[in-house]
Amino acid sequence: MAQSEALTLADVAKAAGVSPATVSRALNEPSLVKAATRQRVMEAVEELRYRPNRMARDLAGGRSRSVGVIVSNLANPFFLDIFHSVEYEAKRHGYEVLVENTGYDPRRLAAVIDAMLGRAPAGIVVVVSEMEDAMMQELVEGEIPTVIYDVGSPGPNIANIRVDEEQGIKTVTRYLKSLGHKRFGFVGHHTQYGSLRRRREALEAQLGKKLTVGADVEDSLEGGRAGARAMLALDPRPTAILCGNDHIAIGAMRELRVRGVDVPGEMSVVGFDNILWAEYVHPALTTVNIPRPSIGRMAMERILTPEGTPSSATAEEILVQPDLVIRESSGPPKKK
Amino acid sequence: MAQSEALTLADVAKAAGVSPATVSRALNEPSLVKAATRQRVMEAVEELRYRPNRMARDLAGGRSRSVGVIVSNLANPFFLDIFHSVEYEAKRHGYEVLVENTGYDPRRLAAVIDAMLGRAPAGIVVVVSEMEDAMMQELVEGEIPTVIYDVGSPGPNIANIRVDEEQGIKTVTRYLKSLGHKRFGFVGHHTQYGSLRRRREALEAQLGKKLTVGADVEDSLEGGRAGARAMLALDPRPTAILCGNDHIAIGAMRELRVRGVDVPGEMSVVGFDNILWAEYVHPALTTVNIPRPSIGRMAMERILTPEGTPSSATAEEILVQPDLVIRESSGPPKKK
DNA sequence: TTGAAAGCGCTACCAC
DNA sequence: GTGGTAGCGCTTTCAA
Repeated sequence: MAQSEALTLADVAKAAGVSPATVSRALNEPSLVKAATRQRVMEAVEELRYRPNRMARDLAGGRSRSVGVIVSNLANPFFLDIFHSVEYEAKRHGYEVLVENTGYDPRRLAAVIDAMLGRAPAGIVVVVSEMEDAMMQELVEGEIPTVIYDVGSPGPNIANIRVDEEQGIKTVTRYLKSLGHKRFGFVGHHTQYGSLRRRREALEAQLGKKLTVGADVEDSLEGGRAGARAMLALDPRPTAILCGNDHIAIGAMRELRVRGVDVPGEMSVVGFDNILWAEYVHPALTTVNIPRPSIGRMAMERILTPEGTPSSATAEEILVQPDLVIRESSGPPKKK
Repeated sequence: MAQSEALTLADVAKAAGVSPATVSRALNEPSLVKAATRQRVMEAVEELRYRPNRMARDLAGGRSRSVGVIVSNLANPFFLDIFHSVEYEAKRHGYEVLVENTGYDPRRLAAVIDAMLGRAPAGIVVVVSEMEDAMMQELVEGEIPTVIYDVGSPGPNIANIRVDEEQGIKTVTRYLKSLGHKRFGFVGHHTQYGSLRRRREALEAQLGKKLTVGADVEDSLEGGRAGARAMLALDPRPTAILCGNDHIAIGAMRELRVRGVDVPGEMSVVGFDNILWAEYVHPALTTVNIPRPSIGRMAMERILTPEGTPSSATAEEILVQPDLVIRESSGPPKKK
């Protein structure tokens, strides 16, 4: 029964005995069409199994009912959560979501931004570390409502959601010190950029000379293992290591396990983000929670109400507060 | 510097002193344009920071340079790997990827298939469990090269990649029996559908009465915990539990840990898929490897060479062989 | 409430 | 090699 050529609005119109315009209205703005007519149109749509052509619809409408999400690394569940939270909100409002992954590659980010802009989405949510000025500029010129997470400063059509990293770090270090820790290590990825840079700097500010900044590793489980190896090679060894995120922390814990280093007995490990997996590994990971669901919600709100803004020149910054979640991977250092 | 209205081909054409057609060619088929002309066009493109409009391009071209990927649950790293492997291959060939998540909801799957078809992608890769006949039919009628994973039978424009679940299951059960296990439990999700159904059935065939089929849980870490609780409630308890996938197995192991049940001493746990995380949890998970990278590769191959098929009526089926990966979560049952 | 028709920005065919 | 131009399938004034 497969038809050789895809059906168009015109086919439906003919079948229903109305004009294409009416079919379009029946489909998009039913209130503009008399009930009886709408009925006939809908029947024809069913009968013919008509499926509107998105490309044409978006082009003619000038807009596209979708929002773009750009993240650095979907394999890190943190980014996946961001995607899901945006998706959830977007769907509620009848939008589709287009995701793109950059793999922390600035060139790929630039390409992806171009591609997104070329699709003219209703909005763009950018959660990456590798943002550079030129790209911000491009986003500004793109004139599409954009929400960026924790990078750079807001611009005309750009809102910034920022996590109070400093506060988060302060809470962890205070906690760790209260446990009696004196030597700290840090394992992060891309610590020159964005939020990881801020986490590192906040840590340095808190701990001063007591912090040994470890190797800059990949944002992967394997990266975490590499980071842990670097920490283990230190003399004296830190008694607590802070990881740039949970993804890395979980990798680090595996390495410690394999090397026979007891966590938290010989070494405490804390992460950042509070991804779901943090509760499921052993020992369960102590971490700093970042509320992803509200990030998605706020991002979509900001995208769907650009008119809500008194003046688009208002540079908006939304601050999110993280909170400490204590589990099993941290404890007092064991004297030996 | 932001321009109020987006630039069009015509603007570039004017700036470069050529026709729109030439600009289009310079951009898409450079070999058709004299080097000098191309040069001028490119300069104009740079100068004006022109970005082609995808919607228009796709519409005019009749095709869209993208492939759709539909999966059941991106939070399960198995599906994410599938996505990544398709994405990798797609990018290599200059295609973009559109992902959609169904959350195992058949209605959502139907909606997503419609949406995909409406975008007229170059191909569609469907990796879900909840496929139903009506949807297969829709896909067939969609007349877009489609590759489905482990569900239903191939059709005209539809290829099927099937994992030899039976073989995988046979290998695990043989291994477990050789260890001395006599009582087995099974924890799966959506075991009425697709590959999970086949895994369960293969298991039942292998083990007969020795298998206790546990509750059908969610495909989530929490689902795994629930499944483990169900197993623990059994009397006599199984000494080995087979999980429908690693995602669930990892959740199950957490529950066992919390309940103080030693793995593998008191209970062996094995998964299916061999997701990366399986190596990073403790104890590292014994599982059955499914080669995702080759699945993505084969899917894209099939999509990009529909002409390669002698007749599109050839129902194609590709069989993938899984293999056992023994790690730490399985061992001989401890006598007590 | 409905229809006619002018585009949306680009591609691709047909001339030159 | 390059330009002119007719659509791609839909939305959206403008009239009726």
